[in-house]
Amino acid sequence: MTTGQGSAAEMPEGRAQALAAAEARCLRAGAQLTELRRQVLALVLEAEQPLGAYALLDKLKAQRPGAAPPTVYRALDFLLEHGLIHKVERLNAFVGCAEATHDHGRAHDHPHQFLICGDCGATVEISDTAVAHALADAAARVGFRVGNATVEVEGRCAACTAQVPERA
Amino acid sequence: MTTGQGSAAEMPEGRAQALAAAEARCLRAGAQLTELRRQVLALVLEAEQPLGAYALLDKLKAQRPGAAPPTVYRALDFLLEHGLIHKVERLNAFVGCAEATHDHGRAHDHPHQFLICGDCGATVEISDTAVAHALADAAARVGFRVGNATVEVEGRCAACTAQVPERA
DNA sequence: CCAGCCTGTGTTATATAGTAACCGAACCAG
DNA sequence: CTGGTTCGGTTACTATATAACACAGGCTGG
Repeated sequence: MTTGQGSAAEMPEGRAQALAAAEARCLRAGAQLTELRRQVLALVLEAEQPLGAYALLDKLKAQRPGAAPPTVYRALDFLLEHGLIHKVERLNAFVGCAEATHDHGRAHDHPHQFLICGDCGATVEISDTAVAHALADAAARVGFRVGNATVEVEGRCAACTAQVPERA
Repeated sequence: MTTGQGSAAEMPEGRAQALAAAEARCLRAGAQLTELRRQVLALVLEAEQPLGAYALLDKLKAQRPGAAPPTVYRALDFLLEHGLIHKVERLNAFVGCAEATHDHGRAHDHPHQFLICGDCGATVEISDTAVAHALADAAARVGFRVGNATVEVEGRCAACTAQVPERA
């Protein structure tokens, strides 16, 4: 699943498309997708796996030798705010938002969940509304108003399940 | 909700009960709930809010002056493995498992979700099977076998919603 | 008995993740 | 050209987590 059945954002042409979509989205939002931010977004999109801030920093240094932690974190904050990337809390790492690839209006605040394969590390984003609804219902039952939800599942992806006969 | 309507695990007598239940569970599992581990568990249970590892370390030092980060982390790892506590990824903090309070057999691996109030910081654990099922279904749809799930919702708790008239 | 192993913990050092605070450049508005 | 605002550079620091080695105690098999 590393590249397999994943979301469209993982295809090579998908990256250019995603960058263009990000551009368009920022324009509409009146936000500035500056060179730095575009570089960081490109690095996140290039990676097939979630990337930590310091891994991004290392890569960024190739283009921007003076880069330091705040450089990356500020760009990441911007990209997160604008729904162009997500943070995977369990990995302290960042991935491109699968929805943002398409310029489908709202990419921002869409429900999303991550499936993280414990074997190969592949992380895929899904956007299941049933999960979101179940969660909202459960929260409402105790009077809790839902804001942002983090849903991350560790397990085994289809490819790894197929490869390893053991059904442990 | 800081102390308010929370789960049973927050009641004073609940802590002793939880410790006893933990003891029993470890006995059955053949695991050693040593003095150190019991101390750390007690500290987690005493707190009404999720506590970071270093906050726990500070408290632990009162009883165990030589304590260092590995001291706490090793105990936390044990407690996590045995389902006696959970980690709240969004807060990098730890809370007692609400299910573990009762000696109801499986406390381990039970579905759980956290509702985190952005206003007052109160964090409550719920155990909603509909959410777990929706998640398992969504994962199965892409051939993913679910292991451990992290579900954490930021939002506003009932008490804070009631206090503040603004419906923002 | 005691050698060897395993588990738990102490201890030191270091790795990784994230932020605070201050500065200056570029831009735009009055 | 002053004064705000946004962006990014720079330094220093805080917070979170782990690696690696040392040692003590309880086993177990010989």
